[in-house]
Amino acid sequence: MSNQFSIEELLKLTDEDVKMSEKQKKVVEAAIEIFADKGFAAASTSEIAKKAGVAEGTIFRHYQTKKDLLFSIVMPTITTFIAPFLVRNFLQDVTKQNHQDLEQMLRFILENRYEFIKKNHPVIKILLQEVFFHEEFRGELRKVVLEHAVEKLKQLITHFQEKGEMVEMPPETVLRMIITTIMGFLIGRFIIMPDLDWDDEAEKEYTIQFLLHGLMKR
Amino acid sequence: MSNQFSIEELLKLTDEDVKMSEKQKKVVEAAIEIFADKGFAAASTSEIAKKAGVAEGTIFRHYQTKKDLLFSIVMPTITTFIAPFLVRNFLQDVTKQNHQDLEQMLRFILENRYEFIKKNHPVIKILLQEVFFHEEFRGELRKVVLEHAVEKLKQLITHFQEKGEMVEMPPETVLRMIITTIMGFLIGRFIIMPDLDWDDEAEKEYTIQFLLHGLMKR
Amino acid sequence: MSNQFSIEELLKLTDEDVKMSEKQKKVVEAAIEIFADKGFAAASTSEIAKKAGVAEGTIFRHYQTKKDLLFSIVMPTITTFIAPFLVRNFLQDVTKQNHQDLEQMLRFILENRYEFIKKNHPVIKILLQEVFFHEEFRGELRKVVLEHAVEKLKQLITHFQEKGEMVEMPPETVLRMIITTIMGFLIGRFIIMPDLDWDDEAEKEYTIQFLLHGLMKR
Amino acid sequence: MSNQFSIEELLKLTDEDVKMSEKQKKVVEAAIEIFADKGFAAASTSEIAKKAGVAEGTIFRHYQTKKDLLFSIVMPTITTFIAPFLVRNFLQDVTKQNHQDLEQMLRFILENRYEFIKKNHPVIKILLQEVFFHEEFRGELRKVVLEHAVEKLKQLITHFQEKGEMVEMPPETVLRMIITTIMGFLIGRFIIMPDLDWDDEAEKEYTIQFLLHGLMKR
DNA sequence: AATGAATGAGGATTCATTCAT
DNA sequence: TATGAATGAATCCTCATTCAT
Repeated sequence: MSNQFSIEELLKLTDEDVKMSEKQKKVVEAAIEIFADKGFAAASTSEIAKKAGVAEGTIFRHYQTKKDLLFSIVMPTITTFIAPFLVRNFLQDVTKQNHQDLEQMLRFILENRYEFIKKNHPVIKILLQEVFFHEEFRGELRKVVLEHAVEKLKQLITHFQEKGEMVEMPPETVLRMIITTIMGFLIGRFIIMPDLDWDDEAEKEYTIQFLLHGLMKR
Repeated sequence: MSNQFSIEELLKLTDEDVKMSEKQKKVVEAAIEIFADKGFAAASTSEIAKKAGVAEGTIFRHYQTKKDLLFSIVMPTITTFIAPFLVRNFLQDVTKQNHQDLEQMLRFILENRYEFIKKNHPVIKILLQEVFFHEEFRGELRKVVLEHAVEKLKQLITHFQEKGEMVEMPPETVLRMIITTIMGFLIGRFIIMPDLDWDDEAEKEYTIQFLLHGLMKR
Repeated sequence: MSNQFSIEELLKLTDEDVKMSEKQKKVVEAAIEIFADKGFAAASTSEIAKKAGVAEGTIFRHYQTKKDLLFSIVMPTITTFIAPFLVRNFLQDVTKQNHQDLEQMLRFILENRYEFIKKNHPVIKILLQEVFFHEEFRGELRKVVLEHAVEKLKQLITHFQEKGEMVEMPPETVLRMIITTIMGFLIGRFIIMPDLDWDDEAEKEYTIQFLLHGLMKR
Repeated sequence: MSNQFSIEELLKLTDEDVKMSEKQKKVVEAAIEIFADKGFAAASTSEIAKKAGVAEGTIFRHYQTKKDLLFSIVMPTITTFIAPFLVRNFLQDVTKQNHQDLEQMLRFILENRYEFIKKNHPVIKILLQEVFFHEEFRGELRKVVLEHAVEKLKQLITHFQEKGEMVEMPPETVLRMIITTIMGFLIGRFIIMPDLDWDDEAEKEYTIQFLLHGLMKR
């Protein structure tokens, strides 16, 4: 289980950002804004430099290429996005502790990722936009999602199916429904129509209810 | 109801493309392939010309700018994608004729859009990738989706709710679940993981079942 | 005197234009307008074709290159512009017939060239604009102006000086004053400020008076 | 009189060019040479770069467009060319000090502009060639010439007419004669036939004599 | 560490000219 | 004779990246 980390270890990775100089932080902020706005290919380093208030050359002191800058922004977010499912005791937490049933798990995942995207939606937007164009992102996603999170979640689904709480569909299909429904909500909410006047709590509740009834044992 | 067309009228519009010369068709084909592959901004006209087997100038004889080429490819697909919901008698078809219940409607929509995306997934992929970067696409989508399809579908949902077949949620939310679930399936199937070995008929059935149970009156 | 023509012969040259087809005439008209407006280098053959209402290829059926089209327009005008001074009996006309004195000659030249430019100012404008960039124009001008007109006019000036009617300056210098003054008026009048409200008769008279007093024997 | 400057102020503006880097100076020199030689539209930035010994991109680091490069060369020359007439005490200098009569004034203007064009004829050539094609040049000329120089010179002409030294023609017409004659000389001397073997002092003297007699009270 | 001038490869686009119809 | 699709070289300009200061 070498690919599993404690929350503390994961946070440590993120905290390494603290080492960044003031200028470097400005560069990253500007890059996130501009990448999210017009896409990686259409963003120019000179525009980023201008918005960050640094010289053009400064960017390349910290990042060897424009692509490195993109990766340094998106890659950690991929990991962090999947982090809850990588954490060593996620499965036990859900099955043995207080999240004892399906509903608890769905609520936990939705709430948890809702908060995450609320804070990180610009980077998530960049990821969504660029995932098509950079095999590296797909590779990283495959690694963290498919190889670890998926397996763990499929075990969980099987567990619920065995307990008789969940419909008998292939676990992959059930997973697809869950991801599709939750991500559909979050992407709609934060990426596609962030300016709409959402009643978040109500929508979360509807989403959970929809998932529960859609997946419950008949 | 001037914005509603018969299927015949819509098809007529598309058939006007037949006027394209052999070279022009080659250009469009190459452009679709390359735009889908690396995105509009990262695609170069010289690469498109080379793949199409024409001179670079030939592209600009038919399309004033690279952006025009993109639009000429994607815009008609936006319309066609929404077309079934624009057609004059869609609502009657579903409510009064043989599609008398929710299940029939969902099956109809899924099957219908499945076939469409099966044929047009490269262009749909381009649309998904570029919709973030071109206000014109969002504008067109807003026009055809929000102003026409949404209203009609919400009426339909209300209709099913009044008949007691459907859960009492805001029609917008129900619509979100339907779109999210169907599009989630189709995008996963054709855009994100087309190389996976899908059992399409089974997945369609699961998707319908998931939607039905998720949305059925409790 | 092989470079001297009768007025009839010169007009014959111009009449060869009659052979032009309707389309060709349209091309020439459009070309004159556009060359005069934006200059030869910035004018495009496709714009000329559009304005002329012909296909792009049609221009090249009549003129091998864009430059040929320019030359076919400007070259004859160079000749015609100098024509009065090339005509076999111009000198006799002025010195022996009714134009017996300096004033008569200056009036004749001014009036004569005034009418010419009034009719041909678009082509004269093109000539002025392009003479810097095409050695061929300078060559043609040198040929017709320097080799023939200048010699004849210098003889005339010497003639007036010998008669004691004209100041003792080098004939080249006198000629420069005459050309400068007359062309200065005509270019100002028709090329630089054609939209001003000129009192042409008064300005012609002032110009003649200025020349006469400037050049008269002291 | 906010549009009037001391000679010192005007020179200060020009001296700010000193800020140019070595490469930038090379670019400007090469551009002047090539614009003068083949005209703005027919000059290519790659040719300018090659002649300047810099990369093509270097041009665009200093000038956003090729047109900006042209303007940065010609615009200051327009101002400088008119500068003597804008200077605060030009009128007093001519009327009240040592240049008390018409002859002094004409000699002053001719000599002064002769030296100017001697130094700046390539840029003046560019201006003459391009003034037809760029409304901006005409606008700038109108501004500096018409609004300031013309009015002042017309006052001066009226002043001489009132003193009985000058012929009674409309001041605009007198001005036209002066400009036409002086510019005719300078353009002929430096732009059209710079290779001729001119006796400059003699020609200046003839030009002054011609103007004086042409404009003197009868 | 930071700057910003310089680079030069590559981009979209234009255009005179050709040629099959 | 006239057309207009096709060409491809050349154009202006952008941009990621380098490097001397």
